[in-house]
Amino acid sequence: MIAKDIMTTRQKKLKAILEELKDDGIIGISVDCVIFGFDENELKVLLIKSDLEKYEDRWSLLGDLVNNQEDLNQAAYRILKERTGMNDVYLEEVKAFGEVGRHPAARVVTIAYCSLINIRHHQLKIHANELHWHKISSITKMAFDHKKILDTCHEWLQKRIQEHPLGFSLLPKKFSLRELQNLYEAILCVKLDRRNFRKKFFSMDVLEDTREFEPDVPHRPGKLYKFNYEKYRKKERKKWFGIDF
Amino acid sequence: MIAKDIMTTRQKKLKAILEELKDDGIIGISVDCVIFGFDENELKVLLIKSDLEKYEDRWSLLGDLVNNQEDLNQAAYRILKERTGMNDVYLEEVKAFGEVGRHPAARVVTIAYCSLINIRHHQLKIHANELHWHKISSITKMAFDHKKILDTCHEWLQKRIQEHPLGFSLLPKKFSLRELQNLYEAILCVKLDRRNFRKKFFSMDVLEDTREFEPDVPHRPGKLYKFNYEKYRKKERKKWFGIDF
DNA sequence: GCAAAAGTGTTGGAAATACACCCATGT
DNA sequence: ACATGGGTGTATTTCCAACACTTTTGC
Repeated sequence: MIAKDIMTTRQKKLKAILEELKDDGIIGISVDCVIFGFDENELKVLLIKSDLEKYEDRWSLLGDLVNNQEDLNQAAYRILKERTGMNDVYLEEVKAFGEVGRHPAARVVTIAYCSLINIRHHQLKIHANELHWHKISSITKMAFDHKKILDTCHEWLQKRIQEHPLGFSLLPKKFSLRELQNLYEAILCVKLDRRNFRKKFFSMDVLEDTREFEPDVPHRPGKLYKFNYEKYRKKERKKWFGIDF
Repeated sequence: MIAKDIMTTRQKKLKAILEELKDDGIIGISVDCVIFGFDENELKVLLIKSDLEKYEDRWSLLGDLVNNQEDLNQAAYRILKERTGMNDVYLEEVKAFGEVGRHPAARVVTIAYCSLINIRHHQLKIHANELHWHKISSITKMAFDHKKILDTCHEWLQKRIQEHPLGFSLLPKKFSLRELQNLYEAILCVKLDRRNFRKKFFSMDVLEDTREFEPDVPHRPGKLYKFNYEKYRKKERKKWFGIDF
């Protein structure tokens, strides 16, 4: 399998670079992508088996060293593209992780990025390293400090999704309100009142009725909506949220 | 002046390191501290003159390359200690800045930290590079991408101060409600209703009456309060803020 | 006694919450 | 006809915003 050979070459190269960094006492810089997806009413994350022997039985985030001639964002998009084949995704920096001992092979500071993609709209390009989706709820140990990074990104997402319309990136273009609510409930780990949830989104006025209905459901089909970005963009955002802690 | 000589040695060393990084095509990693203070009812930030000739007439944040054997946080605390002599300050990571061209001498990724200190409680230790406080409102151009970093940190602070009790780090231990309100107004660039502001903080139940009063004011003195961290810690925080965007 | 800021309550409106019934569809 | 989830309205409460007068102190 070609993909496998590519990865092996990569691995070797990576190992050589890390050794060089260590010998020279230089700090390496990498980007790790926490790629969230939503499927079967669960929040999921894309993971691979770690390259390092030390962590051979652990899962790891998708990361790579940053090239000298690419921005951090570009590195994040590159990693995402290489692994998922996707371009048009939501991606944002979350936090740097730079503890001295976080990488066993060398000193590596990593910038964690959070990305949201629609699982249905993409095909995993490379299945090397057993790339696949994992339920957030069932992940315990991971390689490096990746569990900490994942938890940080999940908390970031919980907060972020309430203040910005990111969630739609995880859904198909057309979705029912039930799907939207399931998404929020899964990410926030709470139960919400259906009527109040609907009221809230309708009053925010960012959804567009497609006049279509859910197909193939064994019950009354729900209306499908689209997120209307223009409406959202035009809204005057209230600047002052109110002190509360 | 000794301080000046120290800095000159430092500068030479820094320059040599940066050249080496550039020659080897290696990415350097630095920490830049945005150190906020509050004085004369204005939000201020601590700046120095840039080391680089290119930016000799511009102001710059306080930064340094990260040592191989120190965490990012440690680097930030070190910089802060070196410049202000302070240890017990609020300090938090805000964001990484890693565009390819952001540093003219080499590729350097920087992690921006935001720090809040009480101007009155510290003496600037080293006055090299014309270290001193600048009003936020009167800063226009800065060295590197430091204006962008400063703006990002200011926005971060505006948001953060409404959700967490950071603001007290900028005030003396004992403060009047007027001072507290001035602080919020200065940071948020808004005018607030005095009665509602008081009601809000009293209802949050995080202030402790010291039974002391402002001294030396040419009008009725206000009560002095302390921030009660224990009360704050014990409060049950509401997890669910409500979707709103 | 006057200037200056401290301190204090009420009210109306908006938003959040809690809650229960009928409806449309597939089987 | 029934099982399943879709869709809707109202009453209650809580929170926020707007607003003005009296009090205390220094001069």
